[in-house]
Parts: sequence; C-alpha cells; structure tokens
Amino acid sequence: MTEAFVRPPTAQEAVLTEIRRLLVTGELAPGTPVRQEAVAERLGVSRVPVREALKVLEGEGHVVYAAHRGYVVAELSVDDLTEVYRLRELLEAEAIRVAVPRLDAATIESIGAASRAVEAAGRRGDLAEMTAYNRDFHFLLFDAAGMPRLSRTLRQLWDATDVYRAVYFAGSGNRTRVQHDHAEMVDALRARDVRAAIAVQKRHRDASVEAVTAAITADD
Amino acid sequence: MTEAFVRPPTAQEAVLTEIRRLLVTGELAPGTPVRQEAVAERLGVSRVPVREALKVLEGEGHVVYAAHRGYVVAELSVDDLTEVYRLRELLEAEAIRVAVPRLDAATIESIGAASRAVEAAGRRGDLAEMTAYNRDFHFLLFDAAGMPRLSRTLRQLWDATDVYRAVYFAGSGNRTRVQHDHAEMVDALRARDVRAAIAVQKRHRDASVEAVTAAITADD
DNA sequence: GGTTAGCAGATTGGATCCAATATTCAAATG
DNA sequence: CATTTGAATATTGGATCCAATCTGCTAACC
Repeated sequence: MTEAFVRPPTAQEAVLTEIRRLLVTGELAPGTPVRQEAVAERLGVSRVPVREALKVLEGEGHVVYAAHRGYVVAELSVDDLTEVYRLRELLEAEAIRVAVPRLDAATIESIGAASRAVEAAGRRGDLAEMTAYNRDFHFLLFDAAGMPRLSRTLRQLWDATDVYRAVYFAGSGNRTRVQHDHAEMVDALRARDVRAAIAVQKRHRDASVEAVTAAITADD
Repeated sequence: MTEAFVRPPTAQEAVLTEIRRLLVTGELAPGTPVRQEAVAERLGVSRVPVREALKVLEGEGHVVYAAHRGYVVAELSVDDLTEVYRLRELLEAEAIRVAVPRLDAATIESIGAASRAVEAAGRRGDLAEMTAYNRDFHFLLFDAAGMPRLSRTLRQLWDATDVYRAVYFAGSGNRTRVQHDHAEMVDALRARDVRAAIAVQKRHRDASVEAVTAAITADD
C-alpha cells in the first residue's frame, strides 16, 4: 500500500493546520492581532473558512475574540502557566494510574519507538519533529488509559503551552535530560510500576515548567 | 442606574444561546442531525452565523462534525458519563482545596443566596431556573479558587452532561436531597473545613451520576 | 438475484458582495 | 491647550449565490 495522499477535505481544515503552524513557529506571536484578510490571502482562500478555523482556535484558547474587534493571539502569563501545569499534574497522574495496568507489550514498544524518534530528531536538530515525537511519546501512554475525554482535556492543556515548548528543546542540556527521563519512563512501564511512572512524569514536567517560565519572564 | 439593555452584539452569539437552549430543553435531542438551513430560518438569519456557532459547540463537544456531512447532536454513553464524573471528582477537589481558605464572608453569603434561589425555583417547579442557580451555587465556589483555566475546564465538563441535568431535578426526592446537600456545604464553607466540603461535593455528585445513568440507560 | 454504475435531490463548503461596527485623525469648540 | 465631535478608513459580521460532496434511488450488468 502506497503512502495515502491526503488532501484536506475542507479549506477550514487546511487553514486550521496552517494557523497552528504559524502559532508554534512564532510567526504569529502572542499579542498580535490576526487579520482575517491577510491569512485568507496568504492561503489563497476567502475569509469564510478562516473565520471558522479561528472559532475553533478560540475554543482551544489559542486566540481571544472580541466582537467587531477580531482575534488576537493569546498571551500566557506565568500564573496561567502554573495553572496549566498543576492541572496537568492532576490529570496525567490519573491517566498513568489507569493506563499502566492496561498496557500491552505492543504499546510499550510503540512508546519506546517514539522515544528513539525524539532522539533521532534531536541529533538532526529538528525542533519541530522533536516536539511532535515527544507528544507522541506521552500521549501513546495517556491514550492507553482508554479515557477519551481525559485525553482531550490533556491535549488542550498541552496545546496551551505549545508555543513555548520549542524553547525547552532548544537547550542541549534539556535534550539529554529528556532522553534520560524517557528511558526511565519506559523502564517503569515495563515493570508496570505506577508510582515510579508518576514520579518520572512529575520530574519531567517540573523541569519543563522551570525552563518555560524562564523563557516567558525573559522577554518582558 | 437603569437596567442595561443588552442586544447581542453579533448574530452568532444569539444563535449560540438559542441552540444551547434547544439542547438543554431537549428540542434538539442527542443523535439528531442539525440542519443549518432549518436553524437559520427559525432564527431569521443566514447560515453563516449558524455555522460559526456550531463550530463553537463542536469545540465544546455538544455536537460532532463530519466534513460535508454536517453536525449531529452528541450522544453521551454511560462510559462518557463515568469519565466526566471522574474528571470532575479530581478537578472539583482541587478547586475546593484552593478556594476554601481564600473565601471571604461576602462570597459565602452569595453562595448561600444561590442555594435559596435554587430552593425558591424548586418550589415554583421551574427546572430551567433550578439548574441555572444550581450552577451558580457550585461555580461561585469553584471560581473562588482564582484558577480561570480550572473553572473553564469544569464548565466544559458540566456542559457535557447539562442535557441530562434537568432529569435529576425533576424528581422531588432529589430536590430535597439537593437542598440538604447545599446546606451542608454552606456549613462546611463557614467552618472553612476543606475535607468536609470535598466530602459533601462527592456525595452530591455520586447521587447525581446515579440518577443520570438511570435516565440514560432507560431510553435505550 | 446481487452488485455496481450513474443520475437526481439534498446538504454542506466557499466566494463575493454589502452592512455594521470600530478606529484613527483632523478640525472645531470650550 | 485639552477635549470632543465628526468624517474617512479599516476591519469585521452577515447575506446571497455558486460549487463540491454526499445520499438515495433506479437501472444496467454479471
């Protein structure tokens, strides 16, 4: 079977992925207004699909909306960040508690593969791929809990800080730390050790919140 | 100062509140497709604001969307329900832990007032107002935690089961139980007793999940 | 007879045009 | 000189029209 060619079935979807890309790469920086006309022209579509895509992003909290004034890229305060990570702590612990006893060998293998993919991308210095595979690594585990709404909520929380995630991977010191944490996590999963897995995830997250906080407070 | 006259600044907003009303009253029942043209005609607007409102509702999980096939009112399985209540348990406990020590007398008074409003609406037999004031009662407390993202996530979870909430209030036995629980909660808040408040909330929620589960499984 | 091709009808997706609102800036007024 | 009023411009919100896609049915074919 050849690689399926996926044309987005709708323009809104194409617009959505493109705006997301602009957000994570920082081309649309927090605080800047989003001109519908500009986005539409750039992507060669009309303003209608742009507006629908922006409504989705509004729901996810990536942009804030005011009637007749339009959309602005959301800014994340340190308080917001602290809150996001606290909620992640509560919900990721739950996901791990439920998922670990249910894990099969194949899933653990997939998680290990994602870890190696993060490493490979890191050696190539490809930050975008690193963050993508890192996300795979964690959500393969979370999704294994079989709680779709929990997964969805966690994705929203991860999305909220995605803008700043690349910052974390930029430091090579952080990169080796990530590798180490991921390896520990896979060991804990193989041993079906819930407590250890939660502890690793917490350390992992704490290191990240520290780096991102530094990044946010830096450019004020 | 006279009562401010609030005209919805945009049609999408008006459409949004109207569709929400149709959802909670059950006029748009779970599983039924949402015809854009029908909604638009009913509200005297074009399909454009309807589509944008539906995108918001999609983000909130009230409708599910498939490209070129349109929107369908979301159905809630028992598994979904169990998950929603489990997540509420985790997050409401956090909200109460943070909020209770921060509560001032005025907020506690407002919560008490909301409780009396629920009771009054109950005596009138007005289910819609009961659910509204009940929501006020709980979110006055949750919001007091000063964690906007937590409040938002909790609102999403409450929204997801809103369709079935009226069922719970319909039974007069449940109504007196709610009054009793609310009174106990106010006592716990006055005493600044976090453990008691969390325990009351849990009992309150468990009773609700039982009633709603019964309602869901009934009509299958 | 069961399966598939193809043709209406219905419904959604997108583009264009017009209306409503907000913003900016200059001029008039105290 | 500060304030405010008003017009011009930019931007968003909504309506209408056309295109693309899906659905259900009929008929041809194996």
